[in-house]
Amino acid sequence: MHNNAITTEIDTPPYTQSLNAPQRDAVMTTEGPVLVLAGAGTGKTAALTTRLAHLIITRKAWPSEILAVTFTNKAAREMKERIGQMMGEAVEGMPWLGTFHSIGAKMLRRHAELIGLESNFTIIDTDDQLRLLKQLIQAENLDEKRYPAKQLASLIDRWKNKGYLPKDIDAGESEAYAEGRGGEMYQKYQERLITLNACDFGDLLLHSLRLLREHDHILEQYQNRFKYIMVDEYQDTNAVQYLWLRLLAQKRKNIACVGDDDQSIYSWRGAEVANILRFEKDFPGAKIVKLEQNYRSTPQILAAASGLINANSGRLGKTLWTEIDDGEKVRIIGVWDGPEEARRVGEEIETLQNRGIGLEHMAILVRAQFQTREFEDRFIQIGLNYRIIGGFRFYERAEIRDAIAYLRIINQIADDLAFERIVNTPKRGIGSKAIEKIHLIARAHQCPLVKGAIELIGTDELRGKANVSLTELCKNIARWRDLANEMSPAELVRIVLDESGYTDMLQADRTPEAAGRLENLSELSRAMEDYETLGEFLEHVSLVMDNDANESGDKITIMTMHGAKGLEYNHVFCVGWEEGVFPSQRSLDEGGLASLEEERRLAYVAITRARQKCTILHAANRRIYGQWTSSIPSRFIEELPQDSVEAENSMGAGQSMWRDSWSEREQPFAQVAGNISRVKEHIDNRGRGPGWERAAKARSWGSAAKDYGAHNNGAQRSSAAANAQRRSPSAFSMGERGRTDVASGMRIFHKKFGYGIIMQIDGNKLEIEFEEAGLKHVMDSFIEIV
DNA sequence: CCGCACGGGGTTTTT
DNA sequence: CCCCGTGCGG
Repeated sequence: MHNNAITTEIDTPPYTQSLNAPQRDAVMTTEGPVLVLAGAGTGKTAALTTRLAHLIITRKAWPSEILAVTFTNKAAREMKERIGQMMGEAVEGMPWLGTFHSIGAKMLRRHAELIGLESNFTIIDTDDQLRLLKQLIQAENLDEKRYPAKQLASLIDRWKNKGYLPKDIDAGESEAYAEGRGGEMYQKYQERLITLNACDFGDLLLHSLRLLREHDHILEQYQNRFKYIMVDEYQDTNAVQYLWLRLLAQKRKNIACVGDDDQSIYSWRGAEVANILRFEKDFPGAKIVKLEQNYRSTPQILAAASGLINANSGRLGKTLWTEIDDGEKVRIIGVWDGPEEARRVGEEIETLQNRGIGLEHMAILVRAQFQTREFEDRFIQIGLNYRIIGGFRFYERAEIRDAIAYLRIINQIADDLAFERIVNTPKRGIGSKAIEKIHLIARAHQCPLVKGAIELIGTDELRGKANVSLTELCKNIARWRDLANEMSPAELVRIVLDESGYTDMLQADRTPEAAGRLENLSELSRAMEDYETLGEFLEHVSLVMDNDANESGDKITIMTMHGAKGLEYNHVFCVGWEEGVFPSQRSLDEGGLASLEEERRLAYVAITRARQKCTILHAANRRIYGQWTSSIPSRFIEELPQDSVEAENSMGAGQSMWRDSWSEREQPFAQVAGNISRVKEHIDNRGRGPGWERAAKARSWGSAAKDYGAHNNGAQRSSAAANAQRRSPSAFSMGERGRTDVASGMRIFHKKFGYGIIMQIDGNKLEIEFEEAGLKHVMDSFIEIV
């Protein structure tokens, strides 16, 4: 065994039976600082949850005396579930198991007054943050073009992640925005948030850190309460989180951090790998436990990943091993261009399907979201069910945010951002001029906008319709606030949406999206039934905005490598491994060696997602922002150890726009000869591949566009088993030819947009004048001739 | 207040 | 190339 640490005491409690020696060691070492270095697929969560259970079972601590922090709600939820399973229903929930942010918020609500907030403060999201900053920038007469709000926002986030208060911003830091006015703007922003009784996400951590730093009795209280501290994904902690943990752990020093320096892929959002690298210095005498036995992947996959990550410097160093003794080599496939890549992956998937492997066991990992399109297009054509993870989430949709804004203003009258959002939605004839007047009055009286609006109504500043409708809105808000005490949040939202005219607005809306919006709103109301109070619900939306619609089913998952962290699939396709795409050009340009190493860790994460087979693709040509660009295979491909990979078809690298900057590199792959044979193969394959067969079988609509209802554009765009009809499967550089049974002038039906007339045909894309929806571009596979 | 024309920008993402 | 936000005109 790789670890001989033997635990003597009660030796092996039954619940540790299924663990290996180092895992058990991580569980049984309860006292003092512990760093668990858990490689990919080494049973980290099992160790972590067993450790928690162990603490409780042995009565070392009550559930309420353990602080357990994660980064995502998903991780927190999983941990809760697994502990529940292990311990049965006997143990009450763990109040201090949650994300950094939710725990920060919880602490902050208890002591809000010490920060200058009320305990019902609003948590604003990035959207509100941006709007607020825009206002401040305008108020300062700064040119928003030269000094974009986005830039300021990311600067402020960065400062907050580092634990800097406005007073800590020196001239050098401040220089980063508007000729040295960065610090001043940060200060103003913070002041504004306080008057709004609001926090942004960064504040949840920064303010809680302040609580501990500036109030000894509070620090002491929590230090005493938390007998044991556990942290998941420690490599992802930023400076504030680190400082916060260190303060809390200082007294008892019973802190167990679990992480993997090789999977640190979030430095760009403030995570500091340094935190994990210097754990032993921070906590002298810390015990280090390495989990190295991998239960997920074949030796070939592990060898490839390990070989790759070896190229990084400054690692803590782990060597993954496995007892699995067979498996296939990692396959590397070179293709001509992006469309061919998608076509090729589609064929591979179908081959797997023919072997009886379900789509839910496969995933395509991309570096950037834009790469998903090519696959989406292709899979629609061949009628392959897919699911794209990423993009908009339920709570980010406009109608949901509007509804929530109404609820926010009811919950918290000073929530000016919410008021601004809804004051003229639905349209009430309250335009920018009226809103400006409200602002003026509110500023003069130092009061919330709602109060300013009430003032304004009383004057003759606002005439006619605007006055009437603003009066009505203000009265309504006051009434809704009363109603909130009498009824459940779910009932309240229905009443508010009806009485505000929001429902009417959507019902009057003839665009095809409107129906879906209404549907989403009723789903919101349904979701609210789980909450007793409005405050409770709002806390949920602001902190737990994750994609819980874990809609499974037989679909292949397309997602970013970042999004794949923590997941595993039998078959993984890593696509777009080309210099400039992966590693991304921007990383290479901006971050130097450090960010190249982060990209490499990302590659490591991607490969280690695979259980049985990992396939890596790279294309010789790719269209980026409309420009055809030739590309050379990613350096990461070369870095893979030769004997764990098989390069099935080496494509020529072609001319590269990046060649100059990497001139010291030898061109790694074979040349044009490969291309030519590839081209021939393409032509030979036309109209035959498995893709075509499948498409032909998928003729019937059946389940086809059923996903194109309410949740369209949602977090998980669903594919339709589209009718691909007589189509060539070859995407070879010419674009699609489209189906041949359509012509302009034909009347058609589309599941989402209804009836329409074909105006123009461009390959497989049709321009259609819909009777209800107006002019739209749609894929021909989605229409039915009537 | 809506519709269009123009220009800019276009990794990764959680909370 | 394509999506967006802004700014102007009807």
